[in-house]
Amino acid sequence: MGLTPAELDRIEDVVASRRKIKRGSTLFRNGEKFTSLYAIRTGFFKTCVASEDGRDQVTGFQMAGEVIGLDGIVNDNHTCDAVALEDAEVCVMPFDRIEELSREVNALQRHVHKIMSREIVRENGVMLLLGSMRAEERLAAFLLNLVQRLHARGFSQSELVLRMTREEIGSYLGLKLETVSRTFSKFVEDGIIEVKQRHVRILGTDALREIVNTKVGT
Amino acid sequence: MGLTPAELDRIEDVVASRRKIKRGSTLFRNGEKFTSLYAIRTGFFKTCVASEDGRDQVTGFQMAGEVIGLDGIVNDNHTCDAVALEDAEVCVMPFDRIEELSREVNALQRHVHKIMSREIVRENGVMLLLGSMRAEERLAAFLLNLVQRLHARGFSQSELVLRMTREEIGSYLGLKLETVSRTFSKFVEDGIIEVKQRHVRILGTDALREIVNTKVGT
DNA sequence: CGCGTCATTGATGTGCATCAAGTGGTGTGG
DNA sequence: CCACACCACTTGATGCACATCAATGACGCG
Repeated sequence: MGLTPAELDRIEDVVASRRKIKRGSTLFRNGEKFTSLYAIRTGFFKTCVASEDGRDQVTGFQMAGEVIGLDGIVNDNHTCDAVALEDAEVCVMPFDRIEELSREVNALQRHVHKIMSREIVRENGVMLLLGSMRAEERLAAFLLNLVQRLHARGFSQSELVLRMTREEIGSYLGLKLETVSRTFSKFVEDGIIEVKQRHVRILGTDALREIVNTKVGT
Repeated sequence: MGLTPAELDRIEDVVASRRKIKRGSTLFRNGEKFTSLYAIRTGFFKTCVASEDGRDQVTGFQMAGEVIGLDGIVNDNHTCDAVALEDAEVCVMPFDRIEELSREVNALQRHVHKIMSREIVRENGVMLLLGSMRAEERLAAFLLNLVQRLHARGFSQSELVLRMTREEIGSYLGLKLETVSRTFSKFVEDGIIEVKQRHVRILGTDALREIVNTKVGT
């Protein structure tokens, strides 16, 4: 995500090892000691937080090129779970090594700062979504975001395969799975998308954008 | 906020100047060039993001000792507004100076990383709140969080003055101002708090905690 | 082939939004 | 110093978006 080849070379120096994670298992868990950030090479993750009473919330979906584990820095402990939604491989980047190297390599330092800032801005966007959007807007925004990120990785602008369940989408969007399902159906009726299982084809990108940007109420 | 005196000394070196902000005016705005982070010396801020169609969302409230502006790093532009809710003073910390100094001073580097990570974790918590909590839980969590931060600054554990309107609280919590008001009234009826205008006295901290941690539905 | 998981769809319920009216505190200008 | 206007807030009545409950259908895997 925004890595030039030159930067990638730099990053290589902070990679201690690689690690494979099977679909369904966790890369790290809430409460575990924080040691490293992880750059996703292949595969797809979700991160989720939980409250005491068992409620949980998907806080993000991450794909190749993205970095996870930033939550662990502040208290040297992870505060969320990272679960592989498909078989995955990550680069393990010990954080003390990152700090060490980024003192020497300005580009790396800058890169680390930008990654963290990007995550903050992303979460701001999610807060806007959760705090003020209606179900259709949330799902439209979600689909547009996913397809845009996939497109940046060389995939289609209009077709995607969801790696997560309706329930996980719902958790991320602050909706119940039934509402997610119904909203998909609504979009299909309206001819905006085609859905076959987890395969989604976007027919009306503009229509989706309009849904996101059109406030209904006050 | 977690600053030891020694660390504060360090931080002094990155402060270029001070700036006063009148109540109601902005420290920075969405779209403005990013140059500096700001450490709040006195006063109280809100940060908010807006979508094209004019909806906006308060993404946080910040008080003395906290740092704002992190959103600007990733694209060299601020992506939210920071508005003073009371007359305030901040330390201006040019970001290139921060980067420069944090290459030399490990403690500063670490400190910057922790501040950013803390913000990410905080936002994770807000996402959990917005995505899965009910009105009473949201407000209870909000009050507990505020009073805890104030207590850490030497204020009362049980009394606080809200610097923001009901509408701003509502925006932050994903509720309408009427709902915020009603929920306050409910807490008063239940003898959990006393409210006189923006003065709030917490009578039942435990009761509030229970509200937050008690899931009702499924 | 049968079972478990995930998804769809319908019927009903409810928490919060919306709409609306009124109160109280504050500041301002006559 | 008071009258008025304005704003933040409270409270009530009603409506609606989404949750909940429930039944059924479609894959995919051992």
